[in-house]
Amino acid sequence: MATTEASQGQSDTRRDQMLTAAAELIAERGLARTRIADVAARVGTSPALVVYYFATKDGLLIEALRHSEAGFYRAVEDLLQRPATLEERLATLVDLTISVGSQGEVQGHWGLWFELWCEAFRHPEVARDRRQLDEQWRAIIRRVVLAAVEDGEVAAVDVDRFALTWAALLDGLAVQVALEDEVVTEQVAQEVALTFARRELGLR
Amino acid sequence: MATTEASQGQSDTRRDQMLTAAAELIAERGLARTRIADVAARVGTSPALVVYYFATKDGLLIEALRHSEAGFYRAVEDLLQRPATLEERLATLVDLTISVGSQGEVQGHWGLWFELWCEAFRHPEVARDRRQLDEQWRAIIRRVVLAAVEDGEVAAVDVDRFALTWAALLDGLAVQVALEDEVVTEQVAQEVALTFARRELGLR
DNA sequence: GCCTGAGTTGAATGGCTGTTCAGTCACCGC
DNA sequence: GCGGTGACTGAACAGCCATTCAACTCAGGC
Repeated sequence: MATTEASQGQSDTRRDQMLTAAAELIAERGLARTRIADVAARVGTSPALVVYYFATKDGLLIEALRHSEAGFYRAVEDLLQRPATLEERLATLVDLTISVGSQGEVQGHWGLWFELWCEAFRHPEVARDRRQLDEQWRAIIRRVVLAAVEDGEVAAVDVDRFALTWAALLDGLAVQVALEDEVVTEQVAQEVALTFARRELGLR
Repeated sequence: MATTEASQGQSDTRRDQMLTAAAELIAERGLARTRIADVAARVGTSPALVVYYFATKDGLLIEALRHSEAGFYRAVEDLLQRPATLEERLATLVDLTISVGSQGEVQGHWGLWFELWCEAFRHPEVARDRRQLDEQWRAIIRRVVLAAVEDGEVAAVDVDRFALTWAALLDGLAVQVALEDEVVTEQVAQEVALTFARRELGLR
């Protein structure tokens, strides 16, 4: 039954399936309420096989978080390959961060971030991962701005500082949107984030 | 033994003790790893008594989150009673949000917020609580700025928008600081937050 | 044709922990 | 003094789940 699907090279697929399933489940129910049996059920196997691949439950869950976030950034990098104006790129970044709909891969992306922050607050190794992910995000912002500066699209600015500040602002806004704040709706957040960026970069 | 302490009116004290203990434990180990037995041990009683006061574990933990955050805001309001310049008040707000040391009541305050966000993401009633807390925070910011406007300390500004934006920025920065980002240190975050506020309010 | 090793499973095992219960204790109004 | 009530407890109970284990299947190499 299970073996019929695609014959060979299955083991890598299995791991990935499990990681993806785990990430989905974490986003849906939270880390604490995600059981090995759930993951197994979602990929259509037995709990024992999950343990066979990831010796321990914690191992699986942590790796699932990593896997999912890393995938997110890969998607972002891809999106930024295509030619676009600074303004368009900024809008894309805002959208990816804040919009509930347009998030790649896993639904309920922000549920994962919240869980990641919780874990990172207590586990140094997770914290290290998170720092690296965030640095990656700021690097993306820097690259976008720098490209525009080199093209003469905008005047030179303190790119590091802009990236740091804007990333923080985006995080804060996204939290509100993800938690369905009544004042900070998706549109408001988008507008605030873009206005800030435009002013800071001297656009318009 | 237990009854010798202060004779009457104990039951309310008990509840508070338990809520405080629970909040501490959540901050230390996280919601998921906080057991009824731990809370009982910390206040020096039996698990059964904890259940006696809070019928269910979830009830206790959620209430503990509420209790602790509400206490935080009470402390903030108190601090703002004393006379001070706008600049000083802003610095106080930044400090309360970002500084690891100066947080009232419970240590590891941000651990609580992360857990609260996680819960709020899935449980609508917790989400409602959180929205209310955040609105309270923005109201504080608005009040501080409005007072300064009325005193002629600064020119009129869009207070609502400032509060919303600055609150988001503070959240984002605080997350980084709480998770010990290498770039966004406590000093950097403070400086970024204050610079933004000064510029936005036309100070200096 | 056999053997090895990886993939897979169903069925235990065993620990942890929320919750229940039956009962103790001490105070208080009468 | 007595009955009752509310605070409190220790000892079960019961369910849940991660993890283990012994076994089975099946390629692929030799």
